[in-house]
Amino acid sequence: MSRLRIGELAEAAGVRKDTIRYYERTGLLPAPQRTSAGYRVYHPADVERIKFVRAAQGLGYTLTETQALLLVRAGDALAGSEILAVTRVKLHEALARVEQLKLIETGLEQLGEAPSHEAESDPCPILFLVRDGRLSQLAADQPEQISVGEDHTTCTGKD
Amino acid sequence: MSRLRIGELAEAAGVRKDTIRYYERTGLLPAPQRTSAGYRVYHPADVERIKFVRAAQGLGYTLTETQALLLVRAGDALAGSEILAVTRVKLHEALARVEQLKLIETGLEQLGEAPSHEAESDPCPILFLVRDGRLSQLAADQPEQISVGEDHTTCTGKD
DNA sequence: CTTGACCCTGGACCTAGGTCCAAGCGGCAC
DNA sequence: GTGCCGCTTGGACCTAGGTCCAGGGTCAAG
Repeated sequence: MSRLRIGELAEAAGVRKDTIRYYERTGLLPAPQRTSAGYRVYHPADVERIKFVRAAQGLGYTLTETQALLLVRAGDALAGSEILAVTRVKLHEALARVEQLKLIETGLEQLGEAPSHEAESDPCPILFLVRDGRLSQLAADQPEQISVGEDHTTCTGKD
Repeated sequence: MSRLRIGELAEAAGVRKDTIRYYERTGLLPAPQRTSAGYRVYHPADVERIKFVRAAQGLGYTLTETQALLLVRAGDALAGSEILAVTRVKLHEALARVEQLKLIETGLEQLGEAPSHEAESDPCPILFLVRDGRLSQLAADQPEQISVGEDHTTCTGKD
């Protein structure tokens, strides 16, 4: 009943056909049945599966992590404990990001509100981002660490 | 005084030399002075500049956005109003992300806590992520929209 | 004057996550 | 049976953000 070809699935899920084949190649989508002519034939549930993948991607899960999430979704509690750890890390990162961005937003707002009569109080209103290490931990995404601090230098790179 | 060569700058800022040259190519770092032999010579303030860039990258700003942020840092209030808009968008995204991740965390925790005696109440404990559209908006990162909803299908893609 | 650590350039390569293309079937309407 | 659209494959290409390499110059020490 109402099996889909790749074009229909792509349309229904809001992705390109190429993306579906790519997901199949990378294991995010199981290899589907084929017609005698080799056409891929999908189940309507695959629409949801693709939407799930897209949503997970949007949350910052990698393809690999999304695969684990799909296992959980299929009822695999063991995959759950691993992806829970990943999720907690992502959550911490997201929370830290929110805090940093709020600081930046505030700094930029102040910069705009006091264009020329009061903003001069701080000669470099955004450098606070780096100056006392407030804009630091997020770089923990990167392999090599950064650990801002100690070396407080002046604002402009006037050469 | 205490001008740096690229290797020293790289060491001090915690990045590769190649990354510094890459940042120069892409305009994130101004072209430095050169010795007569063509060696790049940096100012100690460039250490902070690179750390700033890394931190901004860690917060999810693209290279282009980071350039704008650097302009703000250098005192350009005009760049500030543009980057403020970008920052607000990023903040909204980050807040939404936090909410979604919390939902997922909770779902995964429940999955782990009730391993075999009560968890079976919901045959597919993580599908809730997609089922009622809670795991949807974040996909707004992508160009083509997703708009999860309506078509509630069953859990496992049993083929 | 040689050795070794450092620097230069241009360009190839890498991971993620796709996206596009050409050549060649399949299938259905007219 | 001939259009035409949709499907197949392999492989090239794309953006971001780097990373590495080869071939060659620089500089200080021994």
